[in-house]
Amino acid sequence: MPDSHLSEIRDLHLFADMQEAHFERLIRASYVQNFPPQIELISEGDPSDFLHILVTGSVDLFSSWNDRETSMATVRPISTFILAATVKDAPYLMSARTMEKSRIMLIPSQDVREAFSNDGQFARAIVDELAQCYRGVIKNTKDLKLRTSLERLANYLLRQQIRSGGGASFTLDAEKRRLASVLGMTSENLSRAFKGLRPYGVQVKGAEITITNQADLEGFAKPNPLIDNRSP
Amino acid sequence: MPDSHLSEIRDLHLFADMQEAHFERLIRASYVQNFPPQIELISEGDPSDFLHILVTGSVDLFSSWNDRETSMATVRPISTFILAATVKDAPYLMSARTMEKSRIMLIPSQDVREAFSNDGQFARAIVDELAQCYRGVIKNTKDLKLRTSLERLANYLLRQQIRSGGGASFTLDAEKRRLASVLGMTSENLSRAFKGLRPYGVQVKGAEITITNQADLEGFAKPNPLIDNRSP
DNA sequence: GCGGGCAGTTGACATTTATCAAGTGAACGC
DNA sequence: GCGTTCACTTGATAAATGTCAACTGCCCGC
Repeated sequence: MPDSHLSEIRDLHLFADMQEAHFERLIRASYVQNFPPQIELISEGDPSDFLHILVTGSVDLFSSWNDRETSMATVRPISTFILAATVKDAPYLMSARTMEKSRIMLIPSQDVREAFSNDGQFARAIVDELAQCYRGVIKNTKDLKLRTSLERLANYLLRQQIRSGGGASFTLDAEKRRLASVLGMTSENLSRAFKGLRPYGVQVKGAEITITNQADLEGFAKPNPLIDNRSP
Repeated sequence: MPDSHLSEIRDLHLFADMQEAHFERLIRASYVQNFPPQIELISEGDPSDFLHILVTGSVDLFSSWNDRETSMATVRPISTFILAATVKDAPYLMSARTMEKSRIMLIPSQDVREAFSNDGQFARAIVDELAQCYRGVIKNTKDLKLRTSLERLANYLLRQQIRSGGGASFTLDAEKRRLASVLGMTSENLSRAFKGLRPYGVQVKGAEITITNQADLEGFAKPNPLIDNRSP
């Protein structure tokens, strides 16, 4: 499994403290594959045969019910996804599709479960990762239940601004219709929401956002670390 | 810490496989307390000093933002809550209040973290519990984003029916205004939603629900294991 | 350069949901 | 028993959000 990204994977929080022997064993059992854009990697309900690690590209996690579909999250390199299904040996709750050409490492779930039975450091790291994910979803639920779509968009923009370095101008990293789905609204509504934020100093030109009045926008958005701090 | 419920706590999935010595140490460091109804046990944003275990009674987990409040979940005996904050040593994302007189065991978070560094079985159990919780929240998010309030209520009733043994009649175990908040709507809307389900064979008399036409209700609700199976 | 094709936008309208205000009904205390 | 309280309900109305259809602008291939 020769791969220039191997050391970066090793450095992932999940594997960083794992014993070398265990890590090598996992890697040996795994394989890496390149996928074209718009390929459905996994479908919700399928058994979770592999832990996935996105090495390059991007992946959309989404769910469907009754002919409706919603984007649950975006995975960006380098990180794992569907860890919870893997450790519980339970069916996927979400489907995943590549958004662009993507390189993905697949580790058989069975091997992951074995490794974490034998390696306390690895188990500890999984706990950390799962707790992290859990708290992320809780924050998302609070966002959905406590805020209107306009407020969700405003706070999303502020988060994206920070992720992009904090400057007044930045670029949306998702198609607007995906963004709409992630934020729990229709694309039409997102268009209107962007216009609705104009009075608070938000300028939109394609995927380019410029915040001309930071204070106004923050005053409206009222960002809160217990909802909007998406990393810690 | 003499307590008649100790063996039940020991039997919790979380502690079942833990080494006796470690368990005893946790118990010795912990204490049990009785709380009256409507007491706020923890406030979101506070440091997570204790892992809580609800022994008897019931607890509401809720969150607030900008003068709005929403019920996130109900804790029922015997189970732990705010495990994720404890293992991450991060601030609580939700507040908790007793709904009735409740007996709660408090284990210092520091001791939990130590125990799970030293006890592989315990770490394994925490992974399981966190993965479980994570999947629960994901299901809840799907419910919120993919369904209308009427559909959420219909599926909630079907779940509650199963929890109550599967008979045509059963009792709601929460105040209707809490139920409304859990389902992400106002109480007024919940009242109307109950009326909206009458054509599908749902009769409501106070907290007593009777499903007179199971097939019709299920046809409308379209329950899905990937959203509605709240235990596995 | 022309002509799709497609993401995004806009407008008109329908539906869903929330808000406000008033009412009902059962539980409870004096 | 009577009045108070409180959860819940109901109705009128407003606000938020979704739907449908048409339109715009831009990329891209021929």
